Amino acid sequence: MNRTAILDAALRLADERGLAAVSMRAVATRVGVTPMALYPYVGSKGELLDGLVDRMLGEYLPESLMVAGIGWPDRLRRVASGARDMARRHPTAFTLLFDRPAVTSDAVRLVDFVYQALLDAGVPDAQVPRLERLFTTFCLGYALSEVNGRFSAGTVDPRGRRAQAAPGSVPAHLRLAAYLDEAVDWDSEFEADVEDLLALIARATV
Amino acid sequence: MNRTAILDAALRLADERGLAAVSMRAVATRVGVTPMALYPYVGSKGELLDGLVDRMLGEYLPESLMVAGIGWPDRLRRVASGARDMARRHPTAFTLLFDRPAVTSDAVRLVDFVYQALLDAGVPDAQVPRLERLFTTFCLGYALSEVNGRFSAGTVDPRGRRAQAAPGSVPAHLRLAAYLDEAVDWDSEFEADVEDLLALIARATV
DNA sequence: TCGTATAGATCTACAGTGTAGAGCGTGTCG
DNA sequence: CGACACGCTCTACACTGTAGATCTATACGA
Repeated sequence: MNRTAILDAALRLADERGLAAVSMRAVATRVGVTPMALYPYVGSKGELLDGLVDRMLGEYLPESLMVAGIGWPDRLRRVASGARDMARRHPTAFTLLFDRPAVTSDAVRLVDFVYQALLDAGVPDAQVPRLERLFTTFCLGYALSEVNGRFSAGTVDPRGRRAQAAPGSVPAHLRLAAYLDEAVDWDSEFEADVEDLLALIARATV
Repeated sequence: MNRTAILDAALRLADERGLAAVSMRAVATRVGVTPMALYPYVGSKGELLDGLVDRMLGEYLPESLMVAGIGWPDRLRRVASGARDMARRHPTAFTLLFDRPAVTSDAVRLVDFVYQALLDAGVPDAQVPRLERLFTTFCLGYALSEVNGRFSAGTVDPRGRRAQAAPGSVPAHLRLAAYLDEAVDWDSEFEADVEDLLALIARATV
């Protein structure tokens, strides 16, 4: 029994029963041990959750990085869809990525990968860190919104949502009603967003 | 004692002592009442937190919306900086915005405001919902990253962060070292990001 | 004026949380 | 053999959300 075994158990627990179900006691029983036995390995509940971030990053990082000889747009597309895959694999644990800064070496390597793509795109050095944050913030935010259902408010009952507001107070909703009632293909919406951002990056090239 | 008094107390509690300090007992003592007395008004802890989202939206919505006669870029700038102000006013409660979809009438009015700005910009109807989500997702994600410290990893100790990685595994970090060691002005970075997104929106006009 | 109904707040209790601190058993070295 | 150290367990404490029963004060009809 080691640290990664504990993190594995915790992450599987989160995936199966939700992040709220990740209690020290529950993780401990999974590992076959007493709650207090976890502490020398993970420090505290908070550090255990930090550990989950590392685990998740380490999990999808190789798939994104270990591809050589493709252009910077495809590399960034990979990073983007990787974030989304990660959110779907670990829907409830994914929130943790927004919580604390991930200072793991995996996290740094991932950032470096994006830096390199931006440099290859011809982005001036001074702009690279900003555009890295812009790009990854959007990807994480989109994925998080998706798994948390922030986007789906309209999908459930668009008409009800409009009706809730005072009549005439939401004119744009009325005008767009036809589009708002359609089901949204989140995959292709995300792709379109990423393409827009790639164009934005390409235009930052001087 | 009514529902909004309870939500007010809860929000102030979150601002002062953090979201984790918002327990039914703590809120109840603030209101001068017994924990169980809250339930008829807020339903449950979860619904109380949902209520905080509404309160926050209702708080900054007027400032953003009640301005007439300014062009769509300035209106979107207002929405953007409003999100960020909100994050600074309520640093820990802000996370809740990413959790559940806000289906309040305030939330819908805010979305409608952005829809209208995009329509005024000349964005084709079919693209408006997507670009609304793109824009607000980025704004929320940026503000959340900021208050949660996701960005600040490098600010604390950039050299340490680079050193943690195996030498040579983070070439782009080394090349950008000069810029990474500089303190970042988050205000102007956010402004630059928003300007980039406004340009992106302007280009979606056909 | 009295009795009763009703709504609101309270009290008690329960199962669950994170974790401090003491105690226990086993294996390794001198 | 004795002593130590390490890994684990056990117990305990203060805290969480909330179900269920109880109390209390106010309003209303007779």
